[in-house]
Amino acid sequence: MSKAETATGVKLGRLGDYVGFRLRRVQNQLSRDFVNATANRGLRSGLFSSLALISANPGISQAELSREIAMDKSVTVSLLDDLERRGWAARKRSTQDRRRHALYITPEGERELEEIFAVVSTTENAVLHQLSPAELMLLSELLDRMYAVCVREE
Amino acid sequence: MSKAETATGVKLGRLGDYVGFRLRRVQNQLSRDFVNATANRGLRSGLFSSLALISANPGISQAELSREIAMDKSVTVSLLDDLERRGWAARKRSTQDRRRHALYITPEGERELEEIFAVVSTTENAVLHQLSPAELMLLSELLDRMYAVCVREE
DNA sequence: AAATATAGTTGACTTATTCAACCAATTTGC
DNA sequence: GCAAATTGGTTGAATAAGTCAACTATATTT
Repeated sequence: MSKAETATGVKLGRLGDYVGFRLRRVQNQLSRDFVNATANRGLRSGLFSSLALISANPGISQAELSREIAMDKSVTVSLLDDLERRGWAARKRSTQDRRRHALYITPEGERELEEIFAVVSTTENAVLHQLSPAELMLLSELLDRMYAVCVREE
Repeated sequence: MSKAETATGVKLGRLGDYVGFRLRRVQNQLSRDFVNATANRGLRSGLFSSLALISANPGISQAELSREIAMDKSVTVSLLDDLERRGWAARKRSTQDRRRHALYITPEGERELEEIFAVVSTTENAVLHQLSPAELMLLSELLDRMYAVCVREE
């Protein structure tokens, strides 16, 4: 059994037996770090990952994007409005299927993305340099295996 | 390099290089599972973990609880109002320090907590049985090491 | 005893999340 | 080929979450 007490002397009790709890703790902290590190840019939640996915999948549709990051499609609309306003991404009406918007990142968006990735790397490394490269790979693999089940079950 | 493409054919691109991203994915899914599985009880966010921590730390104060789950103390107030209304927890004015509320779980709360833990176990196991016991322990250990750094840095 | 700090509460404000309704374009089933 | 159903995108309303400053009461510090 792993340590059931925190730095402040508060006991975790049975909560400490759940991986989900540990996962959430770490993730919350990483996410707070991210928000702090990028506060000056005023990035709303989901904006960074949307931009990254558009960059990696030029021409992706809003529906696909929504599915991938599990956002309601209405959120995607306003996120895209935001990205277009900033000049970081653009919607182009698809010629094959005229319902769809094909999404593209702009050069400015690409530059911005580059900078944000650099910031994320820095904050992540602050936590991850605790782990050896082998452990890091293992961690990723375990998380992927867990995620694969989640998705399959839907 | 691990797989950079998802089930739907969407590429993760550089996003796939970040452990934080994988962590978030899995955590989001687990958290959705939890919400679905407990939807009938109408548990607001933070209520379950608060109750569990009160159970593990009888007499804990609201401030300590707030710190432990990184909630604003005003949120803790309304969470406690909720828990008292349900009859799952009670505030008692501390006699040593009359500013503090010492928090206690009630027998009903304990029963409810038991049930919720059972539900959580079920949903978590659906994902975790993918991992061997050894891998599970390793995962917990890695997460704890990551979390330890987060906390130390504050 | 005055100044400072901590515990809890309240209310205002901002941001996220969820949901239903709607239009336009496409696909499916006769 | 046409009606019905589905999908992609948009809008707006409703609810929930998260953040913050102000305030009371009690403790602690000096």
